[in-house]
Amino acid sequence: MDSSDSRSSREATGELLSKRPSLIVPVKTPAEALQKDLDLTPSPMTILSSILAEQCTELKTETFSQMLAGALSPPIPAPSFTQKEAPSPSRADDDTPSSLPSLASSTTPLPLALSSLSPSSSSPLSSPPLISSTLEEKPPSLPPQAPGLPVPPAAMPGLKIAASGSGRSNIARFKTMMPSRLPIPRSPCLTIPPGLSPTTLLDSPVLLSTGQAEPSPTTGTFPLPPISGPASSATSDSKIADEDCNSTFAFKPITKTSRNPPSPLSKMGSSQLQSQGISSSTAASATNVSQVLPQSASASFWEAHKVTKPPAMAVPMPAEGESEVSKKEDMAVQYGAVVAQPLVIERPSEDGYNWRKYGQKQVKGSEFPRSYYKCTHPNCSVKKKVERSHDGQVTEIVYKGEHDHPKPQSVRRPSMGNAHAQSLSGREGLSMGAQRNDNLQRLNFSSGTTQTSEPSLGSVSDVEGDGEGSKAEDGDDDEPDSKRRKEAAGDALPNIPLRTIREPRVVVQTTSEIDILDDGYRWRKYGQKVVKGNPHPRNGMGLPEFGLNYHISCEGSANSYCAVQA
DNA sequence: AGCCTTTGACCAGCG
DNA sequence: TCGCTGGTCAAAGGC
Ligand SMILES: [Zn+2]
Repeated sequence: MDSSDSRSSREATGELLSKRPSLIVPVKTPAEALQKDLDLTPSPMTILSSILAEQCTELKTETFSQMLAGALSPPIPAPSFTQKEAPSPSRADDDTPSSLPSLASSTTPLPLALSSLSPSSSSPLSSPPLISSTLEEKPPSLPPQAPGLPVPPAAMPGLKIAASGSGRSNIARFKTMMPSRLPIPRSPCLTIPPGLSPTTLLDSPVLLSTGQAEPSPTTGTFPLPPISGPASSATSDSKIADEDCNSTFAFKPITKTSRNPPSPLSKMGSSQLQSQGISSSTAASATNVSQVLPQSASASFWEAHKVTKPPAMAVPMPAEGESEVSKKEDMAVQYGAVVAQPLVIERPSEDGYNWRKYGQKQVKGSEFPRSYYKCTHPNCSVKKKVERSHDGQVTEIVYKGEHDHPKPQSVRRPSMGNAHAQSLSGREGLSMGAQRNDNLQRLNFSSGTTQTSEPSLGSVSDVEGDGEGSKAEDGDDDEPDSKRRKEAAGDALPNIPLRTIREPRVVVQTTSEIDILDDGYRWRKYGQKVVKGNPHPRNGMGLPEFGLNYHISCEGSANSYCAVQA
């Protein structure tokens, strides 16, 4: 329902793209405009802000986001908004164990500016969501620097640290105050036609379009660098992370079809990164995005890295905001999570892993529905909760567990993904894909005919794809796949057929119950549907013990004919 | 044909 | 015990 809504809205946005207005800006490269007052990697937002600031001298102090917000929101007399109203770090300390270093609420202009815009996941302006990572089965007590544990803020110089409590408070504020209601004066320099979202506006040719923009935490196309290996804990040093990110990320015009080969960093996923206790904050820091570092509140079975939407606007926090905040923390505790550290990243779920949504629910106290995802990797029980606004922007992500596998090497759905992703899967991902693909190859002994049909790319996609290719392009990291498929289908290139050696399929006939097959294994039914031309419904099952690499198709006839595919 | 999302139902924990 | 809530399951349909 929500997805359809967001989908429709997205589609509507797409329609608007053709008639998006263009901004008249001085002939000046963003870099030029930026060099003037920025020494950090600018975001399109920042660039535009700087550009507009020059044109609108009277609003020089106003960020573009504020302009946008003003343009979108009705004139509000005597706005009292000030960023100084942001909660003080000391207050946040109250919400966190005293033994932990307090996280300073971020005052980075960009996140604040971003938060003033209407949420849009596909927008480069979208605010970083809240991410939490809850790692399972962690020893009750781990050294602060142990892998997977938050890094003490002290170890990350240059990083803006915000108290988790503060962050939450801001989150609550964000959630309780829609941008349109923010007391931001309407900017005389920029007006947005009704029905046109800032996202669309910023996607105009004047700016770096999302397609042209270099993948970045800001654009949300920047894959978060994971840290591989326990030794990666050393990278918890923000210096290293910053350097890496800085060297990796830069706003550069790129063609939509061109895709930079994933750098070592870009191949790393935020989730993995988070599991290392470093979190995507490293990436965020590189892009001048506010961030909150993980802090281990206490010895816990769980470890949570929570990236939350940055303090949207420094507006007085509604009374209910507090309760909501505390509730969220309670939730984190319930998850066994060490309460999180709001990280400001654009697309936290762009972690390179494949997820299967297994539930969605409207959580009380949360303005947006919460989706439940499970890692599709065999035997991997990592889950995540994603709260997404109605227009698709991720507002909170909570990771639970730790991946026991590297990031997938191929995209999940090459057939639906872009051609580049497919070509990537054909090369990089082929090793992995072929592995699984071979498993999919089979001779149908029952029919005595060899299956000649090429393994569909979709089947290959069944392999845990790294999703780097498609994800880097996805406007919305956490968008439902259906949505992703639709979007990707547009620029998909012809499928490259994969030919692999076929292996015989083992066919087993059994009369036992589906759940208690006589093969000695336990099967989990994951679907049932009527196959065309067959009067009996076919059950799809996988072998959990083998990561569902073994599949069984049973047709519920009296004889319960089942075909086991290995 | 397989895997995905959707979504209502179910379950468990908690006050 | 009951109701509330969050989390999960699983049928159904879609891609
Ligand atoms: Zn996993």
